[in-house]
Amino acid sequence: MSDAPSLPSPKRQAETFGELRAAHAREMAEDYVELIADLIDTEGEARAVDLSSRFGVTGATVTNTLKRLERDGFVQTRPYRSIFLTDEGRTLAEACRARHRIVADFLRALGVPAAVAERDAEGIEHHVSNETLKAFAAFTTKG
Amino acid sequence: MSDAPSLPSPKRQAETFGELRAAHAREMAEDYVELIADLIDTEGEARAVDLSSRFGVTGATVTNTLKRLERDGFVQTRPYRSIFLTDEGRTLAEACRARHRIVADFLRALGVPAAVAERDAEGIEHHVSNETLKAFAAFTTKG
DNA sequence: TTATTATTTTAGTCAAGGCTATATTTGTAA
DNA sequence: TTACAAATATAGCCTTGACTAAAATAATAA
Repeated sequence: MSDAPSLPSPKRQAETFGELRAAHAREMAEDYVELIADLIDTEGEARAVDLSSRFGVTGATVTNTLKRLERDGFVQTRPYRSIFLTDEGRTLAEACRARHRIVADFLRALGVPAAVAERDAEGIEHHVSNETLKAFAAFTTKG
Repeated sequence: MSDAPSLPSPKRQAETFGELRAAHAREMAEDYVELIADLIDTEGEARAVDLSSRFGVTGATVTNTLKRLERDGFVQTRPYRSIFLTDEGRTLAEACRARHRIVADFLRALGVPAAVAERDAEGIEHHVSNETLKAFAAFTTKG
């Protein structure tokens, strides 16, 4: 037990944690555009009230977040109207959905119950490199 | 292409995102106690300057974070002295290390290069349910 | 058309987690 | 022992992402 695991170099470790912080900073945008795209496809439009109920936050929080997403070029909003994705937002949403599907399918293929797979995928998808994503996809198809 | 994926219920989705926010709130504590435990084991003690260089943040940020961790009962500090884990902190660190090892070993077993596995594990470990963790461990051992 | 209800926005608050600049303290070398 | 360098702490600032309460707008029912 606990015999001195040799640590990565400070530099490499700092890069890892820096990338981790960057991933966190992207998460909100990714979750929002993904859900907005889903709502547009299933409901015909994305309303703030639906984002609010599905994220489990207040309407005020949604308004604030959308303001940041609009500032960053992912969505287009008009007061009291429904929400639209910009081209950039749509592109990001598609990439996120593809990644989400790969992660969730992989977890199910591994034997994780579907409901749990969906839940875990929501957290894992933002932290999976392209290499790992490729390994996930390969496992799912080739069994 | 984009034929209306049926969404989870708002209630279930809100639970998922709520749990995700809770996981984020735990991450900082988990990363800190894990690294503090590693430093104590490899260097004999954990100094703020090492946390600073390995997390890639300033000393001031480390001081602030340690204040929160002390408030929450994970570490014990004294001005200008090195950092100690409480029993609670040590317990959390052990659990995190075990989980980290399972995730990283699993990714390598899947064929992900070791360096990438380590990096991805750092992000993924905070978002893996017990069910998924069990599936990871089973795959690694049974191949 | 008007009144009511639902939705969205605004205003103001708070904690987390980052920063810089500036003390302060500790440890070490002269 | 004293001066200097390294480490730590403090003070003050910023953004993000959450909240409540209240105002404004839109949609609907009477």
